[in-house]
Amino acid sequence: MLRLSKKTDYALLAMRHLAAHVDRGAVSARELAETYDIPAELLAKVLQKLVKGKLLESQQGIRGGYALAKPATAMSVADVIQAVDGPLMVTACSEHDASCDQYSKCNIRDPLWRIKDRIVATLAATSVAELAIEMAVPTPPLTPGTIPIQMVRRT
Amino acid sequence: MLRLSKKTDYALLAMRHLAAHVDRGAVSARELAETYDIPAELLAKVLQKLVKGKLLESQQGIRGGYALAKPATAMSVADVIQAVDGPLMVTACSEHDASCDQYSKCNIRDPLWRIKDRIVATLAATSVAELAIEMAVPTPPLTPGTIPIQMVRRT
DNA sequence: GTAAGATGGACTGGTTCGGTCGGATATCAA
DNA sequence: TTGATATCCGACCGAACCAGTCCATCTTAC
Repeated sequence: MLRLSKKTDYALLAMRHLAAHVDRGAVSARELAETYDIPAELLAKVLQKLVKGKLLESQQGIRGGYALAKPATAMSVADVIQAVDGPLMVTACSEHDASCDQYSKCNIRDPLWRIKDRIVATLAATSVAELAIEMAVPTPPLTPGTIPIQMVRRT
Repeated sequence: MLRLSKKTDYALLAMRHLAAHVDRGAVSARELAETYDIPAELLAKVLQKLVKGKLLESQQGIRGGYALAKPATAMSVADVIQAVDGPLMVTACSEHDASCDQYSKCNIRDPLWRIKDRIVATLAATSVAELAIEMAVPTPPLTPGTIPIQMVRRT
């Protein structure tokens, strides 16, 4: 539980990639999809949501693609999640919404909201730039048969 | 997104109730279900999981019911979530599991795991006892527009 | 004008989740 | 001993959600 969706995974993957390659102008959805083995149409949808969320800028046309709308340091993981999956909430019932059946009897709302705030703060504390700083990019032409050290690290 | 399941809600509700009424011995699943308007059979399943997770102790028979297995201060929200919904993970791929297709190309594992650890720490920092201490009244009389200090930061 | 790209809606297959049902077992009281 | 009240446990179902696909349109560079 408490898992974030695959779409969010893809979004973070793409955001990190774009942050690590700011120099290379716009990158097409197809190129991103091929790089990370993600269904192209699905990634396209995710990228569109990121555009709507003002995290990416898109360029249509034959040389088009996506690029960061802001410096990577100015965008947090929380921003990405919210752009893709909507406002992140821990409890089913939102802030001051009494539509929940058990509202009047619920005795754990306040502490739970506080926990949510802290989780959001945690996610907001990590910027997209921080995702990009470590471990070299997977794309650079690898010598066939060799595996970069930092990929094996895994344990 | 990042919402915790309804079962977890029920579990926390029940845990808080039992923590607030430690004096009253065992409480039956039916009584809890009626108190909070929860489907009885469903709550029963949740309570059974809490028993398996060593958070509750059950007493069968005509005067049976459930009671805390440990002091409320010794059980965290994280414990409850894990007992009900299994190990909580943020990413789809678990710790040292290379089964993920994109494993070799994934560039966000490490930072994401770090975020997960912080979230878990947050959930582990709140004990069941803390859920029980506050608010007798379900709707605290807040002055509109103001935000209580302890909602912003509470340690 | 055409190809490459973004955009957006509709649809589908699978999985998960909330919820239900039925039955077995355990305990106590009359 | 028997019956009532519990927990326990597995199987089942429908609805919601999600990943993924398909298609149709619009935009732009060449």
